[in-house]
Amino acid sequence: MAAMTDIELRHLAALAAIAEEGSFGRAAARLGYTQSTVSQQIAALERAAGGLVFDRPGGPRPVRLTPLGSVVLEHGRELLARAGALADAVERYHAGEGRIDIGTFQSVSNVILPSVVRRLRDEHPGCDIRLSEEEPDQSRLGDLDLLFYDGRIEGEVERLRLLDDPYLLVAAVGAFPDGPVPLELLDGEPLVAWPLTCDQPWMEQAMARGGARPQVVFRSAVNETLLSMVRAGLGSAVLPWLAIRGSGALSDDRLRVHELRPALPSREIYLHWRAGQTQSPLARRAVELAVEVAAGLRTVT
Amino acid sequence: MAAMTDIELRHLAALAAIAEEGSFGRAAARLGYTQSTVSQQIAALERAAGGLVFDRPGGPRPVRLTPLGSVVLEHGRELLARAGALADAVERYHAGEGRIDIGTFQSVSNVILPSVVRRLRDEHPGCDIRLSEEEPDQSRLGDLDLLFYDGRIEGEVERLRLLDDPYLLVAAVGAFPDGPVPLELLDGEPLVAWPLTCDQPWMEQAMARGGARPQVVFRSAVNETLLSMVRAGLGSAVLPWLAIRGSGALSDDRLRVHELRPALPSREIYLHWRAGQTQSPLARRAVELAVEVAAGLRTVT
DNA sequence: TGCATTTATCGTGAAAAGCGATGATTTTCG
DNA sequence: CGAAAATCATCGCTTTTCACGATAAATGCA
Repeated sequence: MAAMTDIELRHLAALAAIAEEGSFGRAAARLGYTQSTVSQQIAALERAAGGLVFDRPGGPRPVRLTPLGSVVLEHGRELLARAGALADAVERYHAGEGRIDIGTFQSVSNVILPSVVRRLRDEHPGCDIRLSEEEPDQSRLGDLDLLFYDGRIEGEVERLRLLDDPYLLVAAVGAFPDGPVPLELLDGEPLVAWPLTCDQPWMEQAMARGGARPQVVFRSAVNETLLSMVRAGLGSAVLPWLAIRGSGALSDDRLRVHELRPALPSREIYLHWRAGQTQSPLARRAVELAVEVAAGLRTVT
Repeated sequence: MAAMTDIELRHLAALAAIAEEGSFGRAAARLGYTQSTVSQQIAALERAAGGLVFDRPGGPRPVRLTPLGSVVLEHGRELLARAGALADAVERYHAGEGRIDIGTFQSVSNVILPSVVRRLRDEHPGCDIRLSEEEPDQSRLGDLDLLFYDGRIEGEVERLRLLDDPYLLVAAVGAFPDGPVPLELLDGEPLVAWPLTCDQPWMEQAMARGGARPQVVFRSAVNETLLSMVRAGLGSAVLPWLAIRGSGALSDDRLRVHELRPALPSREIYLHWRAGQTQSPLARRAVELAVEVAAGLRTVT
């Protein structure tokens, strides 16, 4: 008797075709084999199954499944259906369907990803896009296919610099004269800011190096909360342009956005993926779209 | 790209083993192949799938599934499970499990089949026995594996004579003197009898040929009903011994069972199956058991 | 830079697949 | 009852595939 791995799908296909056609010869024609080949395929199947799967009455009468043949065919149809599903799934995969896991963070979620996701779903209606804002400071890809991060992930990764995201000052209207604001004007001023994650410590050090040691009076990761505080006069905010754009501050009459002189070093937005990891067509397309969307944003700046 | 029938279960097994072991070589050892063989199996799978299924980092690092490999493996595990189920089912089939469809009729259902079913279920707890008393006059096997019938089915069938079932007279106690009853004594007597199906017309003709033309005052297929009428004095009944035994008439003080002189030709109980149809082990065993049970009944007579 | 570990590749022999032709068996029809 | 038709099995043959062993190539580690 045979182990399960000795079963050949081709033989099961022959079994099913013969059962439907009632004849080895007609089944062979349907499958593109000769009659003798199909006969040998069934012989092999019967060797594996340990008994006859068809009663052959001889002459023009149709062959009939034996009880053993019915058992084999019942499961065989399942197998063939699964094999067909596999082939379909592979085909869909190459057509760009399938699943993609993307790690992201707030600014990218708000400004870049909506366009990427929309275009990806337009191109591939069946695709399964999963986003995750978890553990943005873990500097780990985990099982993600792609990871947006405002900095460089260490480890065996490849990365692509999508965008240089300059830091700008958001202040209540009238707090500063319109136009660029000298950096040193912020020294000692009250500031609301992000918690000390991601690029934030680096930015604050850069301010200090530029002679501006503002007083951070409130920290929150929620941009809307920070801007409410700015509007309320608690202080100003130094935020990346992407975050400002994503929070709707640009169209708020009570707020003004100023460039800083000299400009702080921009926050850099990178797209990471595991080095040496073959990307799915869907992931490759997502990278392309992210680059396009980021380029589009750059020209708007 | 390959059609679904070009997928080889062996390749999927290799895929799964490698995914679990993290290494071609260890998977090969587990599967009983050499490393080079497994390498070629995966190469063939990748040819069929149209892309790499593993990223091979080289050196001592484990290989990792590509997105395509994940798609293939996900379905591949299903396929392997189904293939295993097929192998199990075939094994169970040979061990005598599985399904059996048996056609029967009242007397056999009452007297022979209970013992056969009980012993079959004792020997094969997982077996699926289906009985059917439908269309007893259709003289067709349909999809039945075995058919009990009190007569010979015509067509392409094989048959086995299980039992000669003699006709006996059942009368109210005192209606006839104890012991054999001369057949001609029944001429003109009131009789309750079965409808004119199965062997019944044949039996009544035999009575007529023996000089007994009784008056049939009631027909019913239900033995209990007939015997109630006998007890009520409506008339006597000429029934096969098997039916009498199955109806409990032998232990009823108000009834007497008499032989007839000369005896009517016995009803013959046959077990039929389709000619040339390979029988399942379960069906073969059922035939053996039916023969044994019938032989046991014969000695009791 | 070597060494160990891993996969890929090459050559070889054995096995299997598939084909065409032929044979055996059964039904059908005159 | 015999010839014809239809069907599956079998044989010989060629091509392809499978599995192996040995070796090459690539990578990480000390």
